[in-house]
Amino acid sequence: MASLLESTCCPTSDASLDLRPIEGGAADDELAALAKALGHPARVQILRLLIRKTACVCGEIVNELPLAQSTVSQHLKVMKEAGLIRGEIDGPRICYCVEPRTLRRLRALVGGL
Amino acid sequence: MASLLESTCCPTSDASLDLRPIEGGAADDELAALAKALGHPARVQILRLLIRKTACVCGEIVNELPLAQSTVSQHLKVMKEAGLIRGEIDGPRICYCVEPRTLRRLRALVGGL
DNA sequence: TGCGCCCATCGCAATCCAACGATAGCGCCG
DNA sequence: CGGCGCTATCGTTGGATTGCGATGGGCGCA
Repeated sequence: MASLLESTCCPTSDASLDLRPIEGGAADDELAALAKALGHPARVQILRLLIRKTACVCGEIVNELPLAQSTVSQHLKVMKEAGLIRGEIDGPRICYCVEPRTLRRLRALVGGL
Repeated sequence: MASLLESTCCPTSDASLDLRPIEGGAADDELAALAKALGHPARVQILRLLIRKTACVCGEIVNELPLAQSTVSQHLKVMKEAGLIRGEIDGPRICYCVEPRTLRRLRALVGGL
């Protein structure tokens, strides 16, 4: 049963507002970091894959992309460090999912340009 | 008089719609390229500077940033190649300005995530 | 308990990026 | 016509990225 998965991972997105500023030095650095994390076609593809699947995927990404497993893992690490995605251990496999808050933040920062 | 400047550079933004797709392989590459061009704090700062000034600036950017002139020129080149900004020669100095179409495109791509 | 699967990490090589100083081209002003 | 200010470009250096195979740890299942 997959009901256990949803309980531990990919929690329902909290719609809390983000009060951080849209511009200024800190916002510049934040936007640059997020943009750099997106600045690779494979990472954009991975992010879209995670969004489309809604539910969490794991090594399935390796099958979808023409990249080695270690390379995919590296890209996932970059995006996780940027806060774009989240990865939680779920038994034998790892559950990756999008972090909606960061995605909203990115939209706000880009929209504020 | 500055009226001559506005005539040759920074034309009034054309509000033509962009019919290109928001997702797919080509869109992924496009978003990755635009994000990479933004993936540096100095470039975000420069872009904001150009947006705030509305009118075009040139070497004034060098005075605003703690970077050498050649470095700023390099960043401008990266953003110009990505289509984010435009640079036209205007007598002794060079007139840089934002490319509104690309900015809208970026917002659409990020918003479509 | 031991095997097998899934994934992260290490180590390495190739490539790319960022930053700088130095140099060269190009208008303008005197 | 000769200098001067403004930019782009070149060449270089150090550091970061990207990609891969190989290795190792952790968890479930037999």
